[in-house]
Amino acid sequence: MNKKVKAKYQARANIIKALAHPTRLFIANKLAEKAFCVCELTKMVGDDITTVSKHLSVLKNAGIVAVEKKGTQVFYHLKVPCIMGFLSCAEETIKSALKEQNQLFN
Amino acid sequence: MNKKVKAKYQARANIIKALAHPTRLFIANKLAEKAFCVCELTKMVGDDITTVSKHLSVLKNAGIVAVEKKGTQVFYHLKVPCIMGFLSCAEETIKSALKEQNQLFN
DNA sequence: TGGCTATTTGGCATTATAGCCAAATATACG
DNA sequence: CGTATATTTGGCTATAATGCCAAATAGCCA
Repeated sequence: MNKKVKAKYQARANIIKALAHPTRLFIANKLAEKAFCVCELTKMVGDDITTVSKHLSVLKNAGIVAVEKKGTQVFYHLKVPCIMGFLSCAEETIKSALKEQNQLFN
Repeated sequence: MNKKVKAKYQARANIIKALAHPTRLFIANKLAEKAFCVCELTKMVGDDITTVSKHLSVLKNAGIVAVEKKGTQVFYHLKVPCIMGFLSCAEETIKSALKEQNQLFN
């Protein structure tokens, strides 16, 4: 990999890395439905609000979500809808692995 | 997130995490074309062969690639083709971010 | 202003990941 | 069997990610 190619895959990996966490994947999935404020997402996730805020920051820096302020609240929404394809592909991968495991018993 | 939901997103995140590395993304991209042995991939990547082998191990454990031995060589191939959607989506995200930056100058 | 709620940031301990070297394993072939 | 090639594994250090607490910031309202 020369520098140019490496930079290309580094940039793409950074975006994927932003989604490579259960909480962030969950959040992205929720935001695909509609915008939510940090407090609502915090309730759904069940972690400390500072943890959720940092996860949102990771998604924002990756360009996956964007914010809109409303008073004291900050609403996040999904910016790139194709993100949800990640979930369905991950699911397909899991099913593929399970299918293979089942074949061992046939 | 209750335990069941958390486990679900954890499993999906594990698959995405396996792709969240420039070298592994590069390898997955190559394997989408055709199967390659470790030595060939090592040349293309340019890292130590043990490093490449471990990256392949990560992809294998995630169920993304599978192996076929031929003599002393081990050929890896992509098992789940939808993986390539990750790349195009990442690209779209990057373009979306660049587009936004350009608008700042208009 | 002062208090209130929502959110972000700094800092820190814990844990996970990356990449190299050395050594082990597997397979072919003389 | 002994050697050569291909690959994997163990181990180690350096670096990054995670998640909480405490503190700072931002915007509303009395």
